[in-house]
This record gives sequence, structure tokens and C-alpha cells, in this order.
Amino acid sequence: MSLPIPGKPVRGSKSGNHLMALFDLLGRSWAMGIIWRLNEGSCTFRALQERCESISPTTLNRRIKELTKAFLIERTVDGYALTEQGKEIFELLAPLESWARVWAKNFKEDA
Amino acid sequence: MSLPIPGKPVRGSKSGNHLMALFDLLGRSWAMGIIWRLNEGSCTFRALQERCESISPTTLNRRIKELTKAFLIERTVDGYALTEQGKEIFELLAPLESWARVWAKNFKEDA
DNA sequence: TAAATTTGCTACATTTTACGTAGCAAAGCT
DNA sequence: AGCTTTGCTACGTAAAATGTAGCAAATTTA
Repeated sequence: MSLPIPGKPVRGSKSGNHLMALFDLLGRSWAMGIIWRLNEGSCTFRALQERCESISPTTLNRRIKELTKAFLIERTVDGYALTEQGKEIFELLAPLESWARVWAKNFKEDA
Repeated sequence: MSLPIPGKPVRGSKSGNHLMALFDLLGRSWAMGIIWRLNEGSCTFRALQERCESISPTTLNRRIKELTKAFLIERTVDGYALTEQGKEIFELLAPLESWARVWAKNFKEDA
């Protein structure tokens, strides 16, 4: 499945630098979006699919498996949910939201 | 080139939510890595390629163009460099490093 | 308890993205 | 004038994502 594992070669670091491993994981399509949406609360596979608006089941399934093996997601009685560590990276990503709001203004000018 | 633009459909948001646009941009392969390495200082195309350890020129060129259009990278007399906004997202990503160090321990246990 | 619905996926064919190597034209250096 | 470095493009191959269809198991409903 090619899960990026710290200590083993990952994208950006042949020696497996931990940050590059994390970038490799989070830098895959939908990964951050899934974490973001899952923070709204645990839910079923199909509900998560809808929250993401346009992810294919194939890709969602892959990302879920990867993120699960990476200790960021788990399966509970309520469906899929963020683990404690998953919630932690959410908190680390959270500041991006307000920043993105400002950043978005760049694009409005040069319409 | 399909640059994710806030306000227009992006991966994760048909209405173009600004955060999803940012996730779309940063979530492409090598994007965060490039920003990270560029923060070490401005450099040439080829030097950047080496810093990334294993990126192909094709992909590097693409990401550079995208990040440039997204106001995160610019070209100076010293070569490629982060813009002010580029430095800002670097600062937002920075906390991930120490977190990743702890996160990496998960993988050492189950060898 | 039998039928209908929902759920978590998988199959499969197509498109998109990334890789990797080769190499060229322009600029800089000697 | 020659040699090197630089920024990149070409091109063929491999990998990843898409999108639609649908199935088997679990759950809900009648």
C-alpha cells in the first residue's frame, strides 16, 4: 500500500525524515480534507463521502486505510473517527483556515 | 494547469471554499516539501531539485509554476524564493515538525 | 420473518498525474 | 571561442485518481 513510514524512504527523504513522512501522508489527495471533515464528528463511510462532496469510494477507502495505519483514524461504533493523534493534527491544521481566508483575497483582485 | 482557485470548484468543495482550495494546492505531491526546503534560503532550480532529494524536473517545474501563481513562491535574483505569504504558511507548517517527531514513535514499536 | 434499504466496500475501464532519463538552448565562466 | 551550469521540455512508462456499477452483509421496516 506504500504507507509512508518514518525511518524508511519516503517522498522527500531517502532516510525517512519524520516530517517528510508526514508530508508524504498528508500530501496525498484528500488526506487533509478527510481529516478536516471527520473532525465534525464520527460518521459512516458514505456520510464521509458526502461530506467530502466529490471523492470516489476507491480513493476514500484508500485514504482511510492509510490514515488508519498511520494512527490518525479509527473505527468506532459510531463509524469512522479521528484518533487522539488525529485530533492533534487537526488542531495543527486549524490555523490554516483563517490564513486561507486572507490568502483567498489575492485571487479576487486579478479577476 | 488546474490551479485551485478559491471561489471556483476545487477538490473538496464545489463552491471553492478557501481552505479546501489551500488543501488542494498543498496536498499535491511535493508541494509542502518544496515550501519547506525553500525556507532554507533561495536557490536555483537545480539546487532545489537536490534539496528535495528525488523530485523529477517535470514535477518540480509544475509545482513551482502553481505555487508561483498562488503567490507563495517568486523568482528573485538569487533564484527561487518564498514570498512573504510563502513564509507565512511555512510558519504555519512549522509546528508539524516537532509533532511528527513524536508521531514517528508509533512506528518504531510495532517493528 | 420476509422484504426493502443502507452500508462498506470492490471491479473495471478511463483519465490524470508523476516518474525518469535524455537532452537542448541560453547564460555564465575561463 | 570553448566548457559548464542552468532552467527547463520531450517522451515513454508507471502509478494514482476518477466515475460508474454493483454485490454481499448488516440493519431497518413492514
